Amino acid sequence: MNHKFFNLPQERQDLIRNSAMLEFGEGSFKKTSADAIAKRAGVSKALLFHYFKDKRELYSYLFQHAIDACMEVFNRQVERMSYFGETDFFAALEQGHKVKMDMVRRMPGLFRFVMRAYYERDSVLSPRLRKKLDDVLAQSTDSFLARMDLSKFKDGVDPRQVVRLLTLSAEGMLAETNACTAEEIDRLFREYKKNADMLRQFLYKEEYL
Amino acid sequence: MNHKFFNLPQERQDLIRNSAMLEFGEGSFKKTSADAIAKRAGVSKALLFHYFKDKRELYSYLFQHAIDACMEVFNRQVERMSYFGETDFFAALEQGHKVKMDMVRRMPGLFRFVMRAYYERDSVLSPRLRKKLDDVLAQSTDSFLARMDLSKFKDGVDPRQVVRLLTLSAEGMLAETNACTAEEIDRLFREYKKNADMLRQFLYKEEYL
DNA sequence: CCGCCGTTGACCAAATCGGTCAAGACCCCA
DNA sequence: TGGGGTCTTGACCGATTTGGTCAACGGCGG
Repeated sequence: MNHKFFNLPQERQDLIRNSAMLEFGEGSFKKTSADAIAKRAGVSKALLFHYFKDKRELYSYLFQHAIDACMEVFNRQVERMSYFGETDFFAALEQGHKVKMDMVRRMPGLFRFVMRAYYERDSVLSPRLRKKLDDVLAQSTDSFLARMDLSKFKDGVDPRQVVRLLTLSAEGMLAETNACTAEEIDRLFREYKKNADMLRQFLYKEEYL
Repeated sequence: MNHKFFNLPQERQDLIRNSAMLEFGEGSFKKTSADAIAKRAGVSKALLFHYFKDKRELYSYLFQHAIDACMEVFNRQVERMSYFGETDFFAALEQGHKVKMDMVRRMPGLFRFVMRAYYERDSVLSPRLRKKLDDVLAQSTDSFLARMDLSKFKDGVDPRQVVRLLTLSAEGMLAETNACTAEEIDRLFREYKKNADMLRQFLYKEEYL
């Protein structure tokens, strides 16, 4: 790819990346046209092919960038949690989810794009990139749980399952919305918090409420 | 549409409908080609246009049929629950979810197709059909809750929220899988049941465990 | 032998595809 | 004023795909 792309003002890079991710997120690699991406971004198709030699190259770059962005946000979050010494499961989870929503706000197409890219049938992604994502996902839950004080849960509760349930519900919410306006995201976050609060109320021992 | 379509053997109708729904479920109306549908079904494109005058007509018919299928399954389920007099929230919900999974098995593309169709930006669907789906969804939860014995829940539990949380998790599971093999569906169902069991264990009063 | 019915491959004009290219618009430095 | 460099574009290319048509095929009951 043409490295002059990084000389563009940050907002313009974001504009192009977000448009591309949103467009790629709506359909398969083949069905997504460079024209549509350019139109959504409000630039000419020629400009895209000026910075990226291929549709493929643009695609790989986006995936790479998406994972890096996730990783960076994730690491920053871990750092912050270590700094404040937060050990409460639900408090930390809420913090994490808030960060995730901020990411959705800044890069509305990211998650759908990553998911679609991961399950793309034509192998347009190198196995190396695929593995990179696998590693990120596998580590995150484990390292999260390791830092939490799980003794607050009633006997018989599987904290990993709680994480999974809340994550699933978040994915479900994300799946059933299409517009990613600020209010929409706030609504999602409120619903998520309501669910988390319910679980907290009934899964924590009484002395921790 | 050409009504001779209904003279076809049921399996052939299913084959065509399922192929079309799967294909339409993968992308927008515009991006989905009649050719791809025909190829997936293993029939000629000419045959499709023999039974349906348009891509649009095929689309509308599919949506209509999908809603009707949901309604019929739903009504049958209500009937059966009335017959057996089931009033336990989680038992009924599990039954309902099992039925839903059976439907996924028989019509793998249905839910994704309906969701995509509902949020399709180009208004290819008549508002009448849209409204029909809204009515189905609104009624189902209400009439379900009305029949259940909600006194088994601990004080402070909102049963509607429990339904919503479990529905969301199911949607999330459905969103993160792409293959709809029998084993895959079983796996989904097992995970759903595990979550439901957890909620039951901690949201029901002790005397009902 | 006919006529009917489900089915098809070949075909069409039109649109869309990924990608190229020469040139415009704007800047700073001389 | 005149370059030279950078960002950006409209017009254009051949190739592919699009939705949709049509004449004809095979099989089957009468």
